[in-house]
Amino acid sequence: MTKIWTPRNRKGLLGFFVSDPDLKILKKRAAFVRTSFGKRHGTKGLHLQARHREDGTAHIGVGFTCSKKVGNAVARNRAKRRLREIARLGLSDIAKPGWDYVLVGRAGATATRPFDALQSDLARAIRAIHE
RNA sequence: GCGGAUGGCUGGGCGGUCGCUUCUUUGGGGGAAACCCCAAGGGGGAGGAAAGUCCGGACUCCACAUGAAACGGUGCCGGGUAACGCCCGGCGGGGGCAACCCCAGGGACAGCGCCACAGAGAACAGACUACCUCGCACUUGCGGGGAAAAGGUGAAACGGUGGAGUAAGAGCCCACCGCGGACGUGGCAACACGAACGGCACGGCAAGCCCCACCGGGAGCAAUGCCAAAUAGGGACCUCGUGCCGCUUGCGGCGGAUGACAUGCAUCCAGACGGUCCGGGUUGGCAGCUAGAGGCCUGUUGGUAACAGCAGGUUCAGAGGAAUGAUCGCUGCCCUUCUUCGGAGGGGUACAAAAUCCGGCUUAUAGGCCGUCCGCGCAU
Repeated sequence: MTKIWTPRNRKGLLGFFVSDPDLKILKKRAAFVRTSFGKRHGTKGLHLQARHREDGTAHIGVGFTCSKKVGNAVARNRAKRRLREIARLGLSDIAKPGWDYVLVGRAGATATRPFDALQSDLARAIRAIHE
């Protein structure tokens, strides 16, 4: 098991989850690659990849990816920050313990889609994966 | 007012709610300590290009006596600068009525090479048509000689105009212009102006090679230094009990060679599941890491200016799968639709995000603002 959580980032190097210590950020490339082999579901505003770690730990892992297809650095940053925000606001209520989730940005849509629609995209994708 | 030239600035604003990062204060907790964690309060938190990564430096490590060669770069002159291929001023050439703009702008008597097509001929000239003349034929032609002005080709054809001269002609000669140019004057210089004399010759390309002058050691913050953890396992050196075997359970024994042999002793060799030291990569952490040739403003001194000195004020982010935000409301600007002229609705609001740090260059950019100058028109 790759160590993805050090004492230093308990508060969250990517920036949140003070109130929820069971939510952890994926930082290693290997964790992203492993998750990409799991279940996938696409929506208008984002792609979701998810995988049960099966390592006995109960925390929820979450990562964010925006490839160059999304646009230049400004567009990628904006898409990633909106994904991070919807995860911060709603992920821990609907995700299952022991799973890793990777949210993938889509060109155009992730940055321009109305915020509430993006939030329901995430909820629908998680529901679809756990059916 | 219209058209144009040029220099500079700006890169939406206000307010809720919820967050991130960094510094700091206070309180609490953990630890031997370094320090770490939690909470609350306060402060800071993307750009003019942060971009392209094209130049120049700082810094770090490696290499290193010096020079030369090689390779790469720069290329009118002078100045500025830490430095530059940047900036400022000047010179030369070209464009524009002008403001102003553009130029890889050293050397072609050091040498080699190239000059397509067209054209007779493209480099110490040559003679297609045409010109003059002589001989033969005698009908346009053929052959010899003279000459290089005229035609045509080309980016470029070995000076131009006029006269004199001639069989026809020619710098063969003359005047003016052009060209080369001793020397003189001005200028730090590039260069400019004048010019004895020469006598028409010394074509272009150096962005083909080359020559000359000057500059340059290499790699880069994933540089580099330190710490911790776990581990496959490599190298060097050391050795006699704390190891192994046996049993009588506290005793005995335990590699080889040489010194003739045995024992003791000495020297040498070997030697681990032992000891000490060194090195390798992996993962994580800390440092480097942001205050410096610093930016901006004001005054002042020197300078045409770039810039430099002095004095005062002000201001400066430091992430690391990478913070600097998400969302909602009001509003500015532009376009547009409707209108009861009060307003209401719709759309748009660029380019592009620090990654060790500075100085430049180049490229992208919605909209807006300010200054200076030139030409034309009108008024006075």
